[in-house]
Amino acid sequence: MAIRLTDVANEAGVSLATASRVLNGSARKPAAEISDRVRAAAEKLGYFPNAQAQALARASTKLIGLVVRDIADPYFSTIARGVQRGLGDSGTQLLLASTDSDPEREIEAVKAFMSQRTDAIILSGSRALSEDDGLLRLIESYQDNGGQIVVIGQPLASTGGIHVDNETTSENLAGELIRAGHRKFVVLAGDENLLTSRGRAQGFMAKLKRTGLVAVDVIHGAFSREGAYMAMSDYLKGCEATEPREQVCVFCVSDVMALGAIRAIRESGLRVPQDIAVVGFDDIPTLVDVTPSISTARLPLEEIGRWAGEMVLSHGDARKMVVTGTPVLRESSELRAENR
Amino acid sequence: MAIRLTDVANEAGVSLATASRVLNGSARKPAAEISDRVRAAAEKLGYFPNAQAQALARASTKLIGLVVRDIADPYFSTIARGVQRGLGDSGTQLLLASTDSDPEREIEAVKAFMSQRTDAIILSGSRALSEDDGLLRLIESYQDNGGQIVVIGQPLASTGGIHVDNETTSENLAGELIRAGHRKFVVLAGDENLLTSRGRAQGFMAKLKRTGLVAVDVIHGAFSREGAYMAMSDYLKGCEATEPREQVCVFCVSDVMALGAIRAIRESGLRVPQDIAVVGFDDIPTLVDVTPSISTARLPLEEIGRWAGEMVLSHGDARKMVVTGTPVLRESSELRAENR
DNA sequence: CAATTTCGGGAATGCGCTTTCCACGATAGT
DNA sequence: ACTATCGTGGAAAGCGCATTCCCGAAATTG
Repeated sequence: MAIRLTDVANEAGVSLATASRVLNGSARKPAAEISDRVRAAAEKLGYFPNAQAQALARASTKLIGLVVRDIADPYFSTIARGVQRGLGDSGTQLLLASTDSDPEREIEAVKAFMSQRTDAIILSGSRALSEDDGLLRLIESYQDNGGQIVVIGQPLASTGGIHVDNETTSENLAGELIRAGHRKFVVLAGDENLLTSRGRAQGFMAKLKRTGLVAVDVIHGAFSREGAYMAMSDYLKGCEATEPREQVCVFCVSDVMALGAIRAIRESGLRVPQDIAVVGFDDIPTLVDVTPSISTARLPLEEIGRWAGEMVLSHGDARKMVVTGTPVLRESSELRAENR
Repeated sequence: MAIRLTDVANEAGVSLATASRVLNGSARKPAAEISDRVRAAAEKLGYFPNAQAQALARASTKLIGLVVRDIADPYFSTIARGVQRGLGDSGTQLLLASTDSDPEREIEAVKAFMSQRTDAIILSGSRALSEDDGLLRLIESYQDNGGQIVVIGQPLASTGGIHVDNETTSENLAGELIRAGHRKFVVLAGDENLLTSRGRAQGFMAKLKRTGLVAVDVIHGAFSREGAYMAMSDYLKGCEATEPREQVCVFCVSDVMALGAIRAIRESGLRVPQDIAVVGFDDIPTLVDVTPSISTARLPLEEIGRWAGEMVLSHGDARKMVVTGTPVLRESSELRAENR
């Protein structure tokens, strides 16, 4: 069907080997006159190397896999963009899989990538506390076969990657909020079985504790906008009795959750931050268009993706790096006037 | 390195052919006893079929390519999610490419996908008016080799896909705005060389004209948040002289642009919608968290992606479908009280 | 019960390409 | 001048798998 290298070789009147040598970066460079002829033939015929055949012969696909929980979530799409940028024009292709937060699908994705013999797999998306044993074994066997695993977020077994220090970041964020004058905190802690949300909530509370404070409430739920919306709604309903209310600061373990929480707060007729201050985590790009501007802990998401991409390219040294976020206080956590 | 089918066959004490037949959906089903033995061996050894080898032998990769301009843009990431969902658990893998709006990179992406022998390529991201001849030829030769092209947005040559009727949608949107009482319009028309932005601007203005109105200003610029921000800033600067001002309605040819415009408006100390009403296009998910809520023309982005994915699966009937958006008026286009 | 068909497993071929390994003519070394 | 070396292109052997053919044995039929 498609033009094969053989066709090009025939057209140019050279052998298959020679054609291969001139068209694909081989160590041996055929004579200029011959090279030109081959290139001309390839051009004329519209030749495209069959990547599958090349992969088979070379034992290296130039493929990497990226697994995210939801590509439409700004957190992941920003990372994905970073990965693309990190890959640059290396010729490496990106295979994408969305898991919809389903561990089963995550395993399926890794299996599929293993079948594709991707040179590396980037695992973003928070992993569960009780690590799925199947995933672990898969990853191990992948590495044994020379595959590279880069984990974004929490370190996993013997894999390299980019470790986000959620605990420290949360502690610093809590510190800033306390310094700003906040004393009464509620934590929307997300899913307690996910390493990421857990670490963020714990870091935050650890700092409170060390300062002699304690969260007035810690609410678990889904690590998503909806989860936060529901958790916040419930909380507000439970509060209606205890009026009048003093300003409380709600720490959400992700920006996306903060958005859901704000939605719930608004629907109940309260204002942010006058009635309830809200703080997020991540600093997703979406925030620039939200009013009031949302306080958060800034993570260089795109950079993180880029680093992951670059890590993949520099195959071999499966380095690890640690990223700590920076607290950024904006309008959504401004202290109510009377409390100043 | 990795376990091969041969290894499994040996382990199970059967031939390569038999192992292949039991592990991959072949027409011939070996005896139950043998099948079990083979499956057990595969399981024990941790066998993963080599997708490249399979592709080579079968002459069909189960790969499709998706090219977008920027995966971090909610418009594209929502479509991408839809595509993923549309692919479902068909076992088809998704190859992603971001072009950063660079036609050159778009061509590179298509070439790469052709090399990967993807079964189909989904082209989202608006194409230029003066269609790049190189791209056209590439696509043609891809189709000649049995590749399927699905274009999202504007139809391209003889390809199937999902055609968004920007003109009609814009006309309807303009109609709604006029019905709501708006009379003075400014159009942030984006890039006049992109089919999408051009169609949206033209549809809008056509409707104005037919109603006996005319846009007080039509400003071109980049089809992006930044482009709109700059265009709006410039416009506002030019207006400062002509106070006092009556309420004007700014139509931006995309939601992302509307966000940029709103930013510019706010920075100049004006309010949306009291001083300037703003209207977007697309209804990206991001909008739910923006205040004031933004009027727009709703496009079922995720569905569009899903349809594209399903189209790819039902290989063969390269159907076309047309989607028209629905005007949704929200707070950002509310008429100033005195004008009611 | 012999003749014929069906069935199921194995050997071998080919998918398109890379990469040794070879053969051969040109160049250099003594 | 004759051999040792190098540089170049071609032939051929895989890479891992699907699949066509083939062949022996079991099942069917009259």
